[in-house]
Amino acid sequence: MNKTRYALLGMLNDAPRTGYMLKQDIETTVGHFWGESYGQIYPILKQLVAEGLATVSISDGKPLRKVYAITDAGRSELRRWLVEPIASAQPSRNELLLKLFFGAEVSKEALKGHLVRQREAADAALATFAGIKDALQAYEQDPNLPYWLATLRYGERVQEAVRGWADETLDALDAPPSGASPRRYS
Amino acid sequence: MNKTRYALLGMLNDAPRTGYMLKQDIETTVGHFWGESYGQIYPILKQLVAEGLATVSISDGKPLRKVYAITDAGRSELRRWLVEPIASAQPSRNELLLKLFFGAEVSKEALKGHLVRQREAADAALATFAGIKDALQAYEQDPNLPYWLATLRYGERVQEAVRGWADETLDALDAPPSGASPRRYS
DNA sequence: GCCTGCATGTAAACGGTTACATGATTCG
DNA sequence: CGAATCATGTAACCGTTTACATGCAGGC
Repeated sequence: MNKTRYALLGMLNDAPRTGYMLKQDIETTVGHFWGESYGQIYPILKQLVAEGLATVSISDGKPLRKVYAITDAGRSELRRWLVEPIASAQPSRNELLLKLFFGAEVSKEALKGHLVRQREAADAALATFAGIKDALQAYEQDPNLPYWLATLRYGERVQEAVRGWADETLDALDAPPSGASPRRYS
Repeated sequence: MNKTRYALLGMLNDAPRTGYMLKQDIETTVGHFWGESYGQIYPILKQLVAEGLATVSISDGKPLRKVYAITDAGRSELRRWLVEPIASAQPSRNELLLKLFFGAEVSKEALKGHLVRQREAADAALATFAGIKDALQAYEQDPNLPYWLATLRYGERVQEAVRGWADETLDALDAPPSGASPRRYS
């Protein structure tokens, strides 16, 4: 039921890593849709070893590094989870939408600020994705590439939708309040 | 910092309600991007009263109902929060994308199953939104309507993006693996 | 010598869900 | 009469983040 373990197993399935490296790699690869903190990583690595899903080997150098590797049992547990249907996620909370929903209580200028910042965030995300896409060309032969690209395209699609929505909503906030436009006497 | 309080204040700002009603109303209005459980609602309502942001009045009927109403202090606290910039959200976890990212480890059929279910969920959400949009026509004069519609359009845009992505990704999974298609000897 | 980055870990606090307990009312 | 719904609340549990503590290595 705990999903952190599968994120770690998935990463270890690609290559053995230390806890520290797992954190970095998670950030740079699945960072736009998944996050883990050390407070989770280290205890769960210990668990995985206890359950026989991973092994540790302490590097005999001075810097003290514990390199974790996936076992066959770990790989089959990973596969089991990968195939298992996804429990319909309860809606994650969206603070922007909540503020907008209650928007009648505050000035339109304040709401526009939220929307502009959201659009900027979407643009920044899209720029990041473009950079990643370029970097991924180096992996042309990697069998993982199609899957990595699919997650990237998800991000692109959603961020484009958000940006379009923000633009549209900014326009709507400027448009005449409702119904007939206030007719000027002529 | 706790956002549940603002969800409750926002709802109470519309009209006084019981804890039970708050739960129902949150589900039916902001349910697609916000959720609250009784375990949060009741204790926090108590807090709000202690802080002077809301008042309770116990209905003198037999069924024991506690009706909460927002105070002026509560309203100004709500406004303060509504205007405050949104802390850049850390990416919420997306289990589907994580499974897809590690997709090379399992069969394409399994992955297609995930995508088909996701597309179905998107379609179902879009159908719900269409229903809500119809129902909202009754609120034509309500000053809240433009904001409610804006949150609805967000849902539509994002779900459409997700559906489009799922279709595209299903196609990609069927397409020849990578590079040149395996040339048949002729 | 100091700062940054590599590296490991823990404890406390937090926010939230789930399950449980209770009881009245209403409708079939 | 029994089931569903209205209604209030608490306790346990869970996953996660944050802050803290430690120490080595390498470059400025």
